[in-house]
Amino acid sequence: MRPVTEPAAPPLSADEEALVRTLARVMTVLPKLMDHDLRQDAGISLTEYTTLMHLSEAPDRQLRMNELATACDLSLSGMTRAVARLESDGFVRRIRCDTDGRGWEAVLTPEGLARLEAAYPTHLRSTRQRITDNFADFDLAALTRALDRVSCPGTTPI
Amino acid sequence: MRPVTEPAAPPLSADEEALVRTLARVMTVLPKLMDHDLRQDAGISLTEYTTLMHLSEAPDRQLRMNELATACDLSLSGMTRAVARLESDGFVRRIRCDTDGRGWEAVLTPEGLARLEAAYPTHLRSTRQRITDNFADFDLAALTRALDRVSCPGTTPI
DNA sequence: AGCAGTTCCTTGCGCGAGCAAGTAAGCTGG
DNA sequence: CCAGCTTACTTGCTCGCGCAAGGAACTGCT
Repeated sequence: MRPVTEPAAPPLSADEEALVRTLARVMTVLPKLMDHDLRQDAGISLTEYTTLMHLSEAPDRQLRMNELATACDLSLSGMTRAVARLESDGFVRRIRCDTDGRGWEAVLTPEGLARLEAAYPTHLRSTRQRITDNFADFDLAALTRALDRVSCPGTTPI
Repeated sequence: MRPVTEPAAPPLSADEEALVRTLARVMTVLPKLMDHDLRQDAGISLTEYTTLMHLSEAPDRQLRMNELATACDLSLSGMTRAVARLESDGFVRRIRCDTDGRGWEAVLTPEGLARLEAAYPTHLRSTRQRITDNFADFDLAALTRALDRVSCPGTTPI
């Protein structure tokens, strides 16, 4: 914004302004791009891919709904519906948690694992092309640390 | 994903993997955080703020629907509805384009400008806290260049 | 034991977005 | 000049998501 009245906080420098604009663009466009790549070439949405991925990495390939939602940065209700879709496709099964009768475990089925493996090359290619290739000459660890601060600065109000 | 069968493309190194995971998190969470900040403290959605911002910076504070949609990274139909909301709030007026009878110009009203100015400090604060503060020790120009490549590598299929 | 409070998940609802089809206006070649 | 194509935008439909409310199961206090 080109401020008409001067605000209280110090306004952004030109460099900062450019970064913020670009990052705003990235954060709106990148999810769409990745989702589009996956749907186009692997017939799966980004949310579903992410869900299957986290399940595949969990012990016994199963997770509580709770943990799954947190891992995928989805609300609990969003995860309920995502798992319902995956379950109707046979990629996930749901079993009651044996240590807590309120809880459910989402379990990756063999079909789900196969689906994930089928989509993996697409995701990898998309990831390389869209992300890592563009940061080849960066200190990746430092960048990752900074981005980590972005996504959860303690003041995460969601 | 922890690959079970080895894919064709070279898999990610540990550093790359970490970056990709973190960036995935950022790209899903950051829009929600910024939107939440604005709604909470300024009573406006991120989409609406962005729309008003771009209008405020345009010559005569007006833009064709087309250009506005592109600037805000929204589909044309999404922008139609966004402007409809803003119009019903009195923040935007729509006039026919005088050089092309098919076109519409979205015009920022004085109320809309006031609304934008009122929300600006919130947006600035959110921006500083969520973004620039976390990249204080970075070469912002280089980072911006890299992120620019992320959001539009020519192969933007949307 | 039993009741209050908490936790885990699901359901009802509304919103915001994209896609595809529709409409209206401009353009172009015969 | 008008028939057919193109362009600019809107509308109908559907989907995915978050929020708030609900229900079921666990826990703790008495």
